[in-house]
Amino acid sequence: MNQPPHKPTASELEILRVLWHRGPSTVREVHESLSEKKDLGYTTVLKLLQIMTTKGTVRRNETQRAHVYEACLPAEQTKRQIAGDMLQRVFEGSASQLMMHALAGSKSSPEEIGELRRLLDEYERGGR
Amino acid sequence: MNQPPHKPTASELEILRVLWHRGPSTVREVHESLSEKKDLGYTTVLKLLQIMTTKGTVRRNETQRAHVYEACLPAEQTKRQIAGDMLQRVFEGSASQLMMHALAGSKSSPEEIGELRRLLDEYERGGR
DNA sequence: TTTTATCTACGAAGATTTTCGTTGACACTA
DNA sequence: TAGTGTCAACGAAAATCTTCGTAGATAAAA
Repeated sequence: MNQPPHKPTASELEILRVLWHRGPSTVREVHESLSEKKDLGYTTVLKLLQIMTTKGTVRRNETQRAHVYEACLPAEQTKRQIAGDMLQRVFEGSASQLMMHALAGSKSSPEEIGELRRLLDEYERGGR
Repeated sequence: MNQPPHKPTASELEILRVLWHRGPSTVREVHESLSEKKDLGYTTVLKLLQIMTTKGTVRRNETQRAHVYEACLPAEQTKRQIAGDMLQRVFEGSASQLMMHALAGSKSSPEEIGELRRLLDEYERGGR
């Protein structure tokens, strides 16, 4: 019953980001963390987490009264899935196209560029 | 009244891709093009195009009985917008992170890698 | 032990997306 | 001109997403 990982919605992604940052957290913790940026009701976050639980996006530990939620998949994997999905849907699988547009759409520091170059070396060397 | 470019939904993107490929097209043409991949009713495509018209995503020429639709924005701009949006929402603005995950999520040919490297050179040289 | 605070569960309203069926206008054809 | 296709408009059902309010259970405080 290992259903394919759901692509998180916009709100779900915001919650996932908090969980990735903080690690396992209660609804209250997630809510407080999100509140810094956005104005959301407590029960909204709760409901979201409940939905994500049924979807299998997160799991929870119910031994405490305040359940503790955590993401089922590591950030890396979900991010890869999202990036790969967009690569196909928008750029017909062309990584260079994606990169070109990403670079155009945001200023990248020389360090960023250096890092990217290093990545390419590694990718080429490592084969894969 | 130049409203900010809407982020196209999944279906809207599929239609945009057809328009970008074919150039200005009638509903029938878009529908036939999409039918190769997906099973969609004619009126579904029509409705989508009508909605996109009200959103300002596409415009249409009504001089013919069969209206001719075309994307308002060039593919480049919309793609850049989508890529930039995801860059922020998922990767906190780090292009190298995005690239890393995109590469990991899809096999890229050596040509692709070479192209990417060339892009980096260009980006660095051209400043921008 | 009453009161107060904190939590989950439930349901549901409102918005947005996705998908068509139906209708009436128009045009081509036999 | 009667019949057959093609087209846009309209409305609307179904699905999904987003957001809370309320109720009831449980724990903490007074």
